[in-house]
Amino acid sequence: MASTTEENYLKALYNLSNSQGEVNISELAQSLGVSMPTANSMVKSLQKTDLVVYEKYKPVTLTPKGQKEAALIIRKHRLTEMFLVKKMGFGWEEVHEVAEQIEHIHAPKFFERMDEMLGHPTIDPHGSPIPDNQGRMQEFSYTPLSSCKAGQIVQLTALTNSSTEFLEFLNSRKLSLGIEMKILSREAYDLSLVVSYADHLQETLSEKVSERLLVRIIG
Amino acid sequence: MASTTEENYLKALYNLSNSQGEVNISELAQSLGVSMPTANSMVKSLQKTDLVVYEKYKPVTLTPKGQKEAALIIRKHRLTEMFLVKKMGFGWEEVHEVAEQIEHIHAPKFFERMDEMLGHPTIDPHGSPIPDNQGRMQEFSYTPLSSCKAGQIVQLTALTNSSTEFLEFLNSRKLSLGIEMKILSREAYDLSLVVSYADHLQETLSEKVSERLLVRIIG
DNA sequence: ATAATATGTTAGACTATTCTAACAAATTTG
DNA sequence: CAAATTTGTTAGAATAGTCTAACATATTAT
Repeated sequence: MASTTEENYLKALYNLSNSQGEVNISELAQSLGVSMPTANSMVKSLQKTDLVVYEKYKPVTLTPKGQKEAALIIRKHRLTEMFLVKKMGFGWEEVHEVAEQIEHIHAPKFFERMDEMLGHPTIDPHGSPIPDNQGRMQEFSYTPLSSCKAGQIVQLTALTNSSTEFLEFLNSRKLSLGIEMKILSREAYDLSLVVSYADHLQETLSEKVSERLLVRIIG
Repeated sequence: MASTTEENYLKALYNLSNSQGEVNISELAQSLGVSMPTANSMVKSLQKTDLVVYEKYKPVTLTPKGQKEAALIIRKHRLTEMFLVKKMGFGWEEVHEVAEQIEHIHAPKFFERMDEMLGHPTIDPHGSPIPDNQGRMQEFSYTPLSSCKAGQIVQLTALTNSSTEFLEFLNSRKLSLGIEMKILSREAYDLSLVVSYADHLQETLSEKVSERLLVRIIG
């Protein structure tokens, strides 16, 4: 059984994997807030339990076994977030830290019950997909709002960043998942967008914000 | 902030404290399943953070600070057990292991919400008192069923042991908290008791069982 | 009260996870 | 393409928590 530390490495590797499933030691170290030698030595030890493939000076890759373990931890994280929001009255901006701890609990029934009580959800409160109990994660192909054109009508479906600060910003603008918005114009200078939604008739969103908002184009 | 390991030592010390609040190193070690030198060295380190008082070859004592920390961990454990039973459909025999992990989660709001959703319970599913959020635990003075007399009518209010095996035994006899039972007779030879309750008109309980059942005498 | 037993301590070692300093390889750039 | 920069590795050390073996103190029982 992987330790909490190992689980965190697996999760980071899963999230950092590029299209070829590769992760550099430096990215891994940075993402976990540890030094490169630390990441390096942990990667070597994950290799001994067949969770990653690794060769000196090459990027790291998760094995299928490592991918599955990682996805199952992410499943526990996202189920927990959903449970906290839907069943315990937490705001979507408050759940990350708690879920970060609860994802390491070893108690299959606990998460199965959450799953049942939530009606087997497929996305978490931030629109991210919840892997199934075999560790399979469905791929969504959402568009960043930043690459939409003036005149389009879109529905906010997910976020690429779920930091507390960003979520609090969205709260302050009454932006939540499911909301439909119309793109009124784009400022060529700074790529900010002017949009309207609900009772916000004219709201300006910086590029930094709009590239973190994932949408489905509905018109 | 105390580590998970330290929290487990505090909890054990709290539970093992005798009337003078003292615990021997050997008991502590045994209770945690570690060697005596391990317990000894941890006690020394707990002393550095003012959680225990300790002198060579003397028993260990929790400081008021240590007592409060311990009680607050026990509070999280028992709130969790109650939540699992009342809100997530767990049986009272399945909650201990999970609660043992969740008690170490650092997330005040998580436990406050449990507490609210449960209506500020004062006992857990096994009848043990839940310390308040200041770490104060109320004392109940229940009687072990084993020291009751034939003819008495009692209500089952708590257990002195909550092992899965014992709880499963109680389940098999349909014994649950709140049940009223009449003591029909006591066997002088092995101190077993014959009792009746609900639709069990004549059930024999060994001394081993009856001394683990705490009751309130109601007639 | 002394021997036998139980309890507690010290010393030294091991694993997991982390670090810094120094060095090596790979990549980028003028 | 060679120099500069970035990235990765090795070596060595630190801390937390654990162990066993050996020794010391306390307690119990004759």
